[in-house]
Amino acid sequence: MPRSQPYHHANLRQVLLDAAVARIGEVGPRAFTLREVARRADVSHNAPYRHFASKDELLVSVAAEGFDRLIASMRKSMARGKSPRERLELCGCGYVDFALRWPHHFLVMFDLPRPANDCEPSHAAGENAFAVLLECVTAAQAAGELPASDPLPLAWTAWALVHGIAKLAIGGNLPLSARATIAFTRHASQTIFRVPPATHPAQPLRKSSQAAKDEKIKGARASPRFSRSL
Amino acid sequence: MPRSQPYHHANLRQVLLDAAVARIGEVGPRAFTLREVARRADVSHNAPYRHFASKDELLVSVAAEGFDRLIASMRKSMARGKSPRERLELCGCGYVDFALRWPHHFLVMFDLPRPANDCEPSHAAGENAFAVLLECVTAAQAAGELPASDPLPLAWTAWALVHGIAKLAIGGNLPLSARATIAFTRHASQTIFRVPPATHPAQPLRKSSQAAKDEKIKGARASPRFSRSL
DNA sequence: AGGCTTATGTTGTCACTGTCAACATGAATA
DNA sequence: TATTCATGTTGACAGTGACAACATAAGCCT
Repeated sequence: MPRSQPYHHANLRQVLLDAAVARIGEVGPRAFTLREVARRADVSHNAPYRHFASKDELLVSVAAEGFDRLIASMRKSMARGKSPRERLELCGCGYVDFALRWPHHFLVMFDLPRPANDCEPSHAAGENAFAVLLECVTAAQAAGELPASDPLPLAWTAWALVHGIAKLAIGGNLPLSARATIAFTRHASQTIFRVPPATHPAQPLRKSSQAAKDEKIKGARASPRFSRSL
Repeated sequence: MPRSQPYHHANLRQVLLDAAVARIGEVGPRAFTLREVARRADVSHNAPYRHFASKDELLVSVAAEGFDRLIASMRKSMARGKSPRERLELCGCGYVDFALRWPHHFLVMFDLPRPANDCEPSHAAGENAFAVLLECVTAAQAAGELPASDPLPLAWTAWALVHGIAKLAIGGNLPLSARATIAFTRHASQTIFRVPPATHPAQPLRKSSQAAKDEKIKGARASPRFSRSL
């Protein structure tokens, strides 16, 4: 379908997507309207239907783009890390940071269009994000900075923690500023990664330093049919 | 406003609320419609406007009722615990269990109507839920089963963890059944509570037992203007 | 009792939305 | 050059949230 960019409006699809992302960032996904997006793009209502089967399908695409940006945020944040363990923690901070900057977009990505087809629908991008996290975990394990157990429970735990922090912070349920929320993310990550999960015997663990502020976890997403371990 | 139950329809408000809760449980908050609720209650559209200023206000009330049920779920789950620490963990399982049983309702409670008035709007019920959690944490601290540090960071961490597990599981992002999700919640809780947060020196910690399955965290919600500690 | 006020519910209406069908247009292709 | 098909437009329809005007019955006050 994605020809080059011939025709009338020269790649409308992307223009619509951008307008949708912007609009959602402004008013949120509930007030968000297909027709308004069309207006912004200076096309008639119904023009979007040549590129998206429905409003929900547009939202799915918006979500996909969000996952790309989320991955970018995590990767950028990780880059500052000097050890696998630190990169893992910074990865989580990148996750929370993205969520705080684009709360509406984040909501669309995780809470909006249960896309009918059950298993792993639009999750392609989400899987990539989860892959980044898993990468961090296994790297830390390989470096001996994390117990060499099944990485999945570890990754899930870390993911759930940062995701929970992000959602609660967005909802205004944590009485913390954005900065403090990031700092808290580091703190909480440290708590989690300090000790191996109960199921698996410990392995050498480095205490990163004192306490203060600068910790991270990781974050990602996907619903692959991993071999379960619990 | 809540007189006895005189008038035409004998306490419509509650009928509408029940219908709304039911409808949201069926089709979710996006497909949910004021007019449909009115139909179910056998009143004209616009009848709801005598009891709720807008659709969003109805949703806020639905959310409030959800928090009551959430608290009930946590309390019921806690009741089985034999030690403060175990009760804390079971509290978290009750949290996740509620979310898995009523995913739509859960979404309304945490992700829907940013209720205009900034600070702590409909959070009255949410504060109560958070209070339950905080109770559990301080009880465990008093029993020496948790480090006697500031309970807030501990409570936030635990809350974020179970909230994250709940949201991810609802979204189908954890490849785990409902049962396995609860078991994983216990597992992850154990991981978290096993060691004091980095900021505060450790205190005697009981290793509850081996590994297997039966752990919990806790869960709650609120956005009180607590004195922050991070 | 009678009359006022007010809480409650109804009818009618409006702008707006998502979606469908029918039509128009211009690019690529034969 | 004629055909075809991707793209965009116009027009319509049912359904929605919200408002205004109206109807009714409960409660209250002499």
